[in-house]
Amino acid sequence: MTLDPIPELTLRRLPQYYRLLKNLRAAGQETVSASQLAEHLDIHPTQIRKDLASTGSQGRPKVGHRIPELMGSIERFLHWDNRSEAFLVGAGGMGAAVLEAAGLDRAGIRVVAAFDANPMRVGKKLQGVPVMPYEKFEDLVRRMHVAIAILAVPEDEAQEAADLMARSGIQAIWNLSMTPVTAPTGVLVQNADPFASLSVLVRKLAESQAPKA
Amino acid sequence: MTLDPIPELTLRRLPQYYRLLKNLRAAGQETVSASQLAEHLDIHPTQIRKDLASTGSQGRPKVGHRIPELMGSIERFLHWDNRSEAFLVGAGGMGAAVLEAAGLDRAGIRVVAAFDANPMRVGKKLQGVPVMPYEKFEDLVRRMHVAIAILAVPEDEAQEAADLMARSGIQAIWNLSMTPVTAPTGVLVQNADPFASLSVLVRKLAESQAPKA
DNA sequence: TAGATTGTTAATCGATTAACAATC
DNA sequence: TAGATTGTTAATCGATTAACAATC
Repeated sequence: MTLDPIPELTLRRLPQYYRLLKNLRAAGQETVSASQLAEHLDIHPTQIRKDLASTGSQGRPKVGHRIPELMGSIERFLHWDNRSEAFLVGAGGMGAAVLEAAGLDRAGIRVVAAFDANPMRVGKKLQGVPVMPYEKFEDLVRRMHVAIAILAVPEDEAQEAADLMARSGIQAIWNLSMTPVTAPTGVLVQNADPFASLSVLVRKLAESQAPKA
Repeated sequence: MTLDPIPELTLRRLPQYYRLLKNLRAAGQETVSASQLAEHLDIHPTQIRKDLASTGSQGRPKVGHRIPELMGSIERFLHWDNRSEAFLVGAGGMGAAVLEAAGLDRAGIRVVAAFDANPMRVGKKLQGVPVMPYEKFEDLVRRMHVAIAILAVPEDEAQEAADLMARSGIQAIWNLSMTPVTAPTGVLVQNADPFASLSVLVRKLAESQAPKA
């Protein structure tokens, strides 16, 4: 089975649908139409039909999609049902925030160990996850065949941490730090890059405040 | 003066150029060509020329752009020279991480106060910024004419915090929490939405691991 | 049946890339 | 001058939206 590459924008919209579906289900709703989703999310209904079609979910004319089945399709399509183990690098505030969030669990990611350069943090637990020293990282990656690492260190240590990850055999880096990092070919990197969205915001604010011609 | 709306993708690429320019400048380089930037960033040179042109920077044939001037153009274009004040809501780990990062200062954002629902945190300082109770938020927004708020609370409190911001007259919300929030028309919201990038990563990893046909 | 909603094919739109004349 | 690099116009590509036949 080969997986077709899917537009990244579709991959980013699907979790939005999922979150909304969860709310609708909680509100007791059983089915939903593309137009209904469209209204809530301000996305074109045809766009939503295409996105949903790519997950393999099938709706019924006049009824729409059954919410639980649709959620299942999205989970499978995004491989949220994969249940993979991950390491967290950086046991500070950012690391704690991501462990607290529901998204990790939903995406099927289980963080089994955290690592930190600061000896004060080593030996403690963060949200129930043991914190270990950097020295143990590579060995554990190889012994446990962990493919995913979450990068949550301060920005001046980010690239260094990414290098350690790549060197240790990590296959995919999710970079939550405030600055993008790079890794050698073969290692997937996804930079959350929060400051990119700040640039957009600052510019949009200026546009909205500029006196109109 | 009216500002043309600029493609969001351009706005997201410009900070990348800026970071690279900073490194090149630190390495003693004085000018740079679009092709050079392109090589480092794996972006098409013509794309870079267009992006740079939209900032108003002018390069010279055979030479390229002078790095300091180019950096200045990007700063002005992104309104990083605006020097605006902002409030931080959520004085936990996420809030601390963003205050530590260089990006805020670079974007001209100065966080003058933080707010937290937890009385344990109120009265302390976070990276030199005083932490106050939620009750003071609205009054201070109006008195100080603060337009930008940074949302850095745990995900289950995010929407509530966004509502408070909108109600208090905040014009632009930069949402760093792990879940997107919404706000009434007229209030700009930019969700960093880190989990969107996780979805992309998990899917790409699955694609790369799937046996080829 | 009538009509709402689906999924798909075609048209449009916007962003990226190619081609090229201008110029330092 | 020759050639590298610019900025811009035209071509391509991909994503979004419109149109519509199928169907519950």
